Amino acid sequence: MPELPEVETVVRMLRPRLEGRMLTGVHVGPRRLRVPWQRRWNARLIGRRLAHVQRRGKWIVIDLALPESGDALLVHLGMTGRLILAEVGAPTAPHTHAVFHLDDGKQELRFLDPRRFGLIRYLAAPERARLQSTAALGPEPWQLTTANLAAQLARTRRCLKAVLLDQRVLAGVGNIYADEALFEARLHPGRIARTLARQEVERLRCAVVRVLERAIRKHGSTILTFYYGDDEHGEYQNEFRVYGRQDQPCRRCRTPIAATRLAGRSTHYCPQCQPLP
DNA sequence: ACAGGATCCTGGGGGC
DNA sequence: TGCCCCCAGGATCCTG
Repeated sequence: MPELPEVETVVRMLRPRLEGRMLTGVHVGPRRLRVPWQRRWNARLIGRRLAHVQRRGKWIVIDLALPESGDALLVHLGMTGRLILAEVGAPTAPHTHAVFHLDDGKQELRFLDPRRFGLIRYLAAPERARLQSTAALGPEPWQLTTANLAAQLARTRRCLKAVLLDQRVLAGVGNIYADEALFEARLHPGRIARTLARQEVERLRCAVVRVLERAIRKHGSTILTFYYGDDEHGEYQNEFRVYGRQDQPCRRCRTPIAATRLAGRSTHYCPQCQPLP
């Protein structure tokens, strides 16, 4: 469930604590991960300084400093992944798959993921560069122009929900914020993308940005397992307009929120505020 | 070519 | 109370 706001929250927590630190050791557990850890990555990582902690869509990119450069440690939180700083010697929580020792000797970076939908891997410079470009992963929502979005919507018969979830269109939106953004834009999630008028495209683009910014200010949403820091959790789940609010009154018009399934995902909307033309 | 579906995984919740 | 089944979801691969 970590989407852009949750990942951004984690990155902002880690950045001041990790940047400038050196990796002094790597320990990866025996459980098989989605991308199996390769032993040769250890040599690529140990002795390297962490230059920048960044977010790209839902990906956490920890860039490595000289002597090589352009390579990185890449993390995706999947559904239940957590990247935390723990005191050295603190009890290891269940489902801890990787531990990175740091040169300050006080804290270590741990990757936990009960459901193992997440991913942690070393990323060589060419792949790191590709992740930065918009070739494989679409632009950050703030970089997306109305013209770009309009062009992408015009060339597909998919519904809006499916398009918003497509990371090649724009990076970082997942199931929760897709529903919330469509409510904000007053657009039905089942609307066929290519039928949008120009002003509706602009409304959608603004709504995505506005919802994400609001969620970042609230440190994301915590449902079951999202935490940043030790046990600090997001507060945006209290602001949901539609997600998870099936049969509850719309906060705008009191009409019961509807739930359906689109693009293989649970989808929530207000039938009154988000009508199909 | 494009769109939709299956797949991975496990804790938690609902139902009986 | 206890057990079982099903559900949640991002990215990727597969099928029609």
